[in-house]
Amino acid sequence: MSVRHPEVTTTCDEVRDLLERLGDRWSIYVLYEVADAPRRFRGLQRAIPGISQRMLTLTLRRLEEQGLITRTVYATIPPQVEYEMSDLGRSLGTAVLGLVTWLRENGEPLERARERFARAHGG
Amino acid sequence: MSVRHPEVTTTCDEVRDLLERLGDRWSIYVLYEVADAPRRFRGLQRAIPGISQRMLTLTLRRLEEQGLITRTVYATIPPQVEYEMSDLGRSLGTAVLGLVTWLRENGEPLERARERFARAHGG
DNA sequence: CAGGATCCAAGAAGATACTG
DNA sequence: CAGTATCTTCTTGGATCCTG
Repeated sequence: MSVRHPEVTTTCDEVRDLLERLGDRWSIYVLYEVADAPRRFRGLQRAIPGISQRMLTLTLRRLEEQGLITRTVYATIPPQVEYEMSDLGRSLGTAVLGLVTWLRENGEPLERARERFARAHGG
Repeated sequence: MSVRHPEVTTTCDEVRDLLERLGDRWSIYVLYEVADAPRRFRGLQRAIPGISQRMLTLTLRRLEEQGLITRTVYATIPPQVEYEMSDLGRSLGTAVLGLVTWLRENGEPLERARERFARAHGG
């Protein structure tokens, strides 16, 4: 996740930091799965095809670190841990909806740009 | 930039694809620099501390591929190439402003979450 | 069940030298 | 000036084994 410079953080840096965190391999999928109801580790792994145990753990920790999800441990046997989206996470979800809207409205020009580029260069 | 599956692309996949592209090391900085006026290669490299020639080239190509910036070559001596933000890029910029707003409004809770996490674990 | 620890492979990024 | 080519380094992520 690279080095950060809290002392000289500009808006650009902050945005990049956020985009970098959300744009990693699995965060969005985990956030999506956790959005509606509390979820457990196994359930998440089954719901997200291809994610490894390690990456699920890492992704959950990072999201928890940012306060986007909460982690609740129940001292039962067998152990039970629930992950749930926090209010902060939900508000971020709303903000991200702006990007979803943009994608819906611009999927077409985006696709044409890619095709044009592919034709122009050795695509 | 990983494998993509055009056939089974869900909304989640598309959003991740976008976040992944914007969340890389340099894209945001380049977009920021190019936002106001046409810029040239050298100028961009001087304006973005730490970026290498190679990464500037790669980042510019990727942004051009997505149609977010345009590239114009003037057949002069010495050669002159101008990079400029496209309408598509500008509209995306507007969408990203939603995230900037979210950051401004939630920078505080975000910071507290990180500190709490650091204290709870071996920070 | 919910992970922690370790090892390894692939891709991203940096450094450097060279060119039309 | 605006790159390309090549080599090396660093970072992510996957596979596997182990534990409370």
